[in-house]
Amino acid sequence: MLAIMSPMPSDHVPSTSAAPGRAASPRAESTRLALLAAAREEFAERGIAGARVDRIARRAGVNKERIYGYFGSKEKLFDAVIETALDELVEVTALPGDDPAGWVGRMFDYYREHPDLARLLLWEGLYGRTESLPEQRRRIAHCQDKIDSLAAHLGREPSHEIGRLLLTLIGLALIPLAFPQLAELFRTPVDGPEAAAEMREHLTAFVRMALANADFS
Amino acid sequence: MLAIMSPMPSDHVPSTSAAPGRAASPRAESTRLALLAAAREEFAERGIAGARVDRIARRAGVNKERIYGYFGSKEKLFDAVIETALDELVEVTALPGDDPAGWVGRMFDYYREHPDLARLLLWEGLYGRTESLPEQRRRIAHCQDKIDSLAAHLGREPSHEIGRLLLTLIGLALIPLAFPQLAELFRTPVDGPEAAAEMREHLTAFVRMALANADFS
DNA sequence: GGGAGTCAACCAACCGGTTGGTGGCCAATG
DNA sequence: CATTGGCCACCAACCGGTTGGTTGACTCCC
Repeated sequence: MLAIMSPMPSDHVPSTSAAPGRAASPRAESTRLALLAAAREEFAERGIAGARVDRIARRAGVNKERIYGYFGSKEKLFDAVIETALDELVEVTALPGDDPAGWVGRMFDYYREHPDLARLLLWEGLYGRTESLPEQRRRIAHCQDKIDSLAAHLGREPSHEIGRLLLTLIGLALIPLAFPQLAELFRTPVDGPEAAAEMREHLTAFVRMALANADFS
Repeated sequence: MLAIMSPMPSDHVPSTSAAPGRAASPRAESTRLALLAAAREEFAERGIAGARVDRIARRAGVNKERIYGYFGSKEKLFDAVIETALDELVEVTALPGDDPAGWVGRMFDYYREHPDLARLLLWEGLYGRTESLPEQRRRIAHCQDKIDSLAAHLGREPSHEIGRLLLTLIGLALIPLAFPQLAELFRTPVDGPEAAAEMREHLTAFVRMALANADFS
């Protein structure tokens, strides 16, 4: 009747700052945040498989071991980064309100100024998570507000169709960042402020026209 | 800056089948193609950093050493895969012709049936190539035909604006594959045939409306 | 014979993860 | 107040396994 000799049943609690037990010391919290920021840069640049834990630690000016002390593993660190990124996404994605086209333009600007966010989204989409993140229900509920806002502006009830429309709108703002090769194929300049301004104008005009006589089932 | 001290100054010529020297034997060509196909699967699933050369060789039923004999390195093998993918892309992307909305729907279907292609595009976009691939000019010229076709349908001259529009249209068809997490956030089902049909209908309707009174500068 | 491919072994570098130990902070103790 | 002692963040060094890449001897078959 040998009990299983697992030395520690993996109670790696302190994955988030909301650790229930003892309040984290300010010093500890600051290094945890430095690690998170450095990991975000590294993961945004190289993805999970391409990221190197040593590099993350060096970037943060922190010992590599702290990563495992705070997060447990490279993948859990990635998940923590993704969670902060998703929170930032749903927070920064204001309500479409009465101007969906302008909203797409603003989202486009934001992604241009913060490519990290878009790249993290792309990496994570390719990575193919199996089970959903904690707090995902809260994020989904938060996004429901945006669906409601868009539906109200269009004078319709919230529905899957409105959700699809919102997905399309956000996707539009992300296209230039996600497919630079396609832009090259179609000789569409993407770098530089004036190229961005033209692309932004194109996207907003496109959305404005699509929603001009919005009658979709 | 992992400059590996390669003893050979990398004159690995036979990267493509169009090796100038001697004609490749049919047997050699078949294993080269098997390697290419296996590499495509592996790279589409895991990206460059996540792919393993041993796995590629095993998948192809070929010895690992052959990869270096034919392609020289993992990265060059990836480039070869990307080149075939880009060729497939520009070939399969028929002219928009007189029905851009239906064309987007067909592209959407194609990407659904061949997720490999879309995933390879995403990986490569994130990878961030510095210099462009060989034969890229030919591909760009080929895409110019599509721009011309779309311009003709709209009764306009080919321009950067038409190129941007084409980029937007192709991007639209790729959104559901590129951003599954956003779809989850907006509760937009993506899997299953009927969900795909609805998404397809949404996209085509969106494009139809956007192009209904197409007057963009 | 000779090109094509296989197989097994090998290598240096590297990667994620672990460990023993150090030093500073702080509360209890005298 | 000074001493003690434990706790905690931190670090340098280390570990076992893996990775991309190479080599050379052997087989197969046109």
